[in-house]
Amino acid sequence: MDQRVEQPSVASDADADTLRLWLRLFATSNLVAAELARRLRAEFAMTLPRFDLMAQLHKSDGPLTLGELSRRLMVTNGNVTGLVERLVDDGLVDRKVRANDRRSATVSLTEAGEMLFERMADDHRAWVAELFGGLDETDRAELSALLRSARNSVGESV
Amino acid sequence: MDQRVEQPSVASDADADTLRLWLRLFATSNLVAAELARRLRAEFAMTLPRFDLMAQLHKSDGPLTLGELSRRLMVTNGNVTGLVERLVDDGLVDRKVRANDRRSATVSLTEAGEMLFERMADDHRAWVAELFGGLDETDRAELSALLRSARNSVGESV
DNA sequence: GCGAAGTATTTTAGGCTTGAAGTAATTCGT
DNA sequence: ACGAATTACTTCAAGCCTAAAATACTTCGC
Repeated sequence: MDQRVEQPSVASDADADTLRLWLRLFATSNLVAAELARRLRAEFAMTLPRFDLMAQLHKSDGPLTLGELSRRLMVTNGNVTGLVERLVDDGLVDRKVRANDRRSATVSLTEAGEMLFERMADDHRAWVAELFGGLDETDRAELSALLRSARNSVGESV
Repeated sequence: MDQRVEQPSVASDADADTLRLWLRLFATSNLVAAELARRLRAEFAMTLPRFDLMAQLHKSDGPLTLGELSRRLMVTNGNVTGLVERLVDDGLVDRKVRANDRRSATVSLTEAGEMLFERMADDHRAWVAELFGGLDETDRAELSALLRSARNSVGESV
């Protein structure tokens, strides 16, 4: 009863399993991101991309250029232009043309931005802990290690 | 040497680890999705959302309504309206108002859509296998199981 | 039968994202 | 010093996505 003779595709069972793994990874990531985005929006009228940008500014030593933000967030330059524009409109970040290179601009959190970020980050951290609360510390450590392997694997192909 | 007295935040070390886990999950998912999107675009002039919609039609028994597609893809109705519109323009799916309920419409792959989807799906499966190729079968099975736990955990809070 | 409630979908306004083309300032080679 | 190449950023067109309001049709209660 060898079914392979009736299924002469090049796709192996292992490939199909890997595809299911990817679909599960994608769905889980999207589910968590959607829930975090929903709460940020409801509690702080904030979006995830803008929160991520503020997080980069918060953890950096000093101001960052738009280009550096673009690299750290792994998005295009044009994308950063728009995000910063909206954050400036909200008074959460400050944008300054650099004195020694007038092509370039640096961005930093305003005082209001810093205060808001700290409140948001506290809640955000707690939300993540809540959402992953069903995994014990061993599970979380294993998952983290496997994701590191996955990222390294992807990195070799990209 | 109890550092906790100098770090009186409510955030525990475990919460910080969980946050790092989430950031890693998110980054890995985005990295894979971006690479698959890049290849779909380069090889087939196709986007990931449209590919996903076609995959739902391919694996369903018969035609699906827009509402059913919306549920299965976990996106809003309005989103599906636009995706289907563009796929109809490309001649890849067919859209028919239902006879017995004229509010509703069903969607199915055209012959051209079916043929294109099968070619794309073969490559897509191979790409996923390539990207996760650095993980052996044991790693992949463990990762899959942990992601199932994670999704269940999230499901309890959402 | 008919009005109210419910259902399926579309429309709208706004935000995110990309790739490609464009602008402005700096640096490099000679 | 000065034209060419490079760098930093912006603009544009197109697509994806959402929440909320609107439209069109069906069903339910009486």
